[in-house]
Amino acid sequence: MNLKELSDHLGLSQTTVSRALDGYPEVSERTRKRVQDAARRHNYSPNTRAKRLATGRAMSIGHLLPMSKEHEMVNPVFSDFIAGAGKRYAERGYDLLLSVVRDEDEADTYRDLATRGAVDGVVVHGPKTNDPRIALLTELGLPFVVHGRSSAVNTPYNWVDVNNRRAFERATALLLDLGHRNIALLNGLADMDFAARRSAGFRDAFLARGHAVNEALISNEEMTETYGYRRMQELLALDAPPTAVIISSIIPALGARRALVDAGLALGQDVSVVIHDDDLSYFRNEGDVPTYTATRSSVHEAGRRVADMLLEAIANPDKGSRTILMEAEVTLGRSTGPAPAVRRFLDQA
Amino acid sequence: MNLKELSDHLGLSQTTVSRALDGYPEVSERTRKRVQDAARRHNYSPNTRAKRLATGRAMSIGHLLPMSKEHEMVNPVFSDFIAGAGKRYAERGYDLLLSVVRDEDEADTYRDLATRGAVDGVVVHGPKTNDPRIALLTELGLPFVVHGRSSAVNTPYNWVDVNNRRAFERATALLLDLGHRNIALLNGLADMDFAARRSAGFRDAFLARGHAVNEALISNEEMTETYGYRRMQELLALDAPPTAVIISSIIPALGARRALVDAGLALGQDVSVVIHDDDLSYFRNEGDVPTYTATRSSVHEAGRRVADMLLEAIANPDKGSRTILMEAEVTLGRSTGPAPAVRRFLDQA
DNA sequence: CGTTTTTATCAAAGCGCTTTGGATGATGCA
DNA sequence: TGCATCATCCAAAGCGCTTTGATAAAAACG
Repeated sequence: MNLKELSDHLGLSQTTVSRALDGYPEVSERTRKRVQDAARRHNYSPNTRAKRLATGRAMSIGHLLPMSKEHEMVNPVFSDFIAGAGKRYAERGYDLLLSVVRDEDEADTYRDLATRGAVDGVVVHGPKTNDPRIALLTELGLPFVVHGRSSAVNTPYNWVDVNNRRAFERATALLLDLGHRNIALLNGLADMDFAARRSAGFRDAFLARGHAVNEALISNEEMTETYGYRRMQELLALDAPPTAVIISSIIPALGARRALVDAGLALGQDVSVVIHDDDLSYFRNEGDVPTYTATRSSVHEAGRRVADMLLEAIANPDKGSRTILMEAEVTLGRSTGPAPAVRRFLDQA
Repeated sequence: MNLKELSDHLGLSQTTVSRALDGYPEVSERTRKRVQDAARRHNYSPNTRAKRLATGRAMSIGHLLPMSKEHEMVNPVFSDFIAGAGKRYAERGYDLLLSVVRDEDEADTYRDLATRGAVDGVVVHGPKTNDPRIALLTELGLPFVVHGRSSAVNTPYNWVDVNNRRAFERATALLLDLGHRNIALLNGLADMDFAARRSAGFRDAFLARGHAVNEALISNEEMTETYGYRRMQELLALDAPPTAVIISSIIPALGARRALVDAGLALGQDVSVVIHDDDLSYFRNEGDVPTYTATRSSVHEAGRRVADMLLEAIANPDKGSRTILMEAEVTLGRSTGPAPAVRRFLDQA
């Protein structure tokens, strides 16, 4: 059933039927009722393809899921983010177009999406410290919002980010307050912007208190469980193993704990751990007292906010750039305790 | 730049330009070359919306991501599956349309997708033992492939599944061979088809050897880390705690291990564990000797196969239904060992 | 009562592409 | 030379919708 058939059947013009269904005022309530009933009865809804051609809008938002050849790895944060954003799109009548692309094809895919007119806007995931996608999209004139930021880019653009620097500064400060000095950082890949900011926060805390940072204790890798395991083993094998570790995601943190258990060490006793917790739906750091002390920020909510911002930017294209900086909360769990020296001191007293 | 402008510019008809770019034979190689060069130079590619209207095909595949209200939970398997499927879509020029919907809206969304003509086919995720979506989609005439099966549905349909029953029968048999009799099963939600088949395999193994199944040791829940932790604690608190546990996913398995560690028990020594491993990209059960003994089947590959099947089904609609049953491999890791009694016996000898 | 305004409807022109059904001229064959 | 065949190219129809500009009927106005 298409518009022509429906309007013929009703003895009305296509114009009137189309307008009746879209809620235009220049159609009487009586006919509107008639049209709506008929549409429902005949299970009619306008053909998406025709509608989009006629209106010139794609009513779709693009998300690119880049896959690197070496580590066929999907960002575990992706699905929760998408869930948050997708709900918003659905509410507003937008479709979500997901493109799985090889890293090296990413730029071409953006170009293609733009010239084909397949989407009205896109979301940029996982920005690098100096991310070329921002310049590209600006040049293409395709509305976009970045989930995160790109430190080296000075032109304005829309972004939603967590205050990673402050979060990690606070996490580090907490460990310093507990007497730890020998603190390791298991961070994400070095070229990722969030990782750079977290390292900066980590260093900030040391410097603010006049302590030196041991750069050898900072590592940057893809955040898998295996990475956490292997790196923690390496750290424990050092002459002076760290007494505390900050880990950029709950996933390597699980690997780290595995290494601790293998070594017969107790989490929060022998080694303190603070993680960054994206509040993944299948990996909640929960309980009356959560397992991990954490800097927490919901990636699901970030998805919602990015979607809202992008839809707003599409509706009002010339309103300048928008930004949202979310603060992470620091929640205390059972994975942190005083440094060994402090513990002995406290036990004595 | 659109087709009209490009063809005017070339002094050719729209027909010829369109055909030249689509590789039709009724255009001379010389003009084709000219057209292709011009298209590249002017950065032309046909408008998706117009193309789709003209051809009557959506060139999109729909995936629904259902979200239940209570547990705002995304299937962790989803992103790896999507990555596998999406790559195939991209290769074949299809877009992937992702719809995040509330559980109760799922049927309506399928209807809407079909009447709007927004997709050429859909993938059904996480089928229930008796899943109404299959009948609905069949009735709608929308091509689809189910990732998994639905035991109670007797009409033919396209599916790609793992032989869950045999995998879990083999896993259980292994534990029985090691002398375990008191074996628990941490399974997924009871109405999920895969969970029913795994329970069946579990029971098969017992019955095949004339042993009774202790139904109290079978539990069904959403497969989070927390579930694994809590359930393992419950099991350990029993009068006769199980000496072995089979767990339907690596995620609750991590929770279970956490509970074991808390209780001071050693994985593979005090309690044996076999998991089902979907080979998630950020959670590889790897190493020279993997941590877990597992039944393994790559969900990434399942995605690829589902995509291939669906595209094939769209291309040849009246070729009857297609099915693929993948066998899981059983890989030995460090999480399994002889039952306590057997261990003592072996130590004596 | 004639004229203007408002209300309710419609015909037709796009949107940018694909595809059908010719046309045209060159080539092959007898 | 005459006719069929082939290789190229084109005009125009159509995909199913939205939207502009116009019209007829009803209501409001002086």
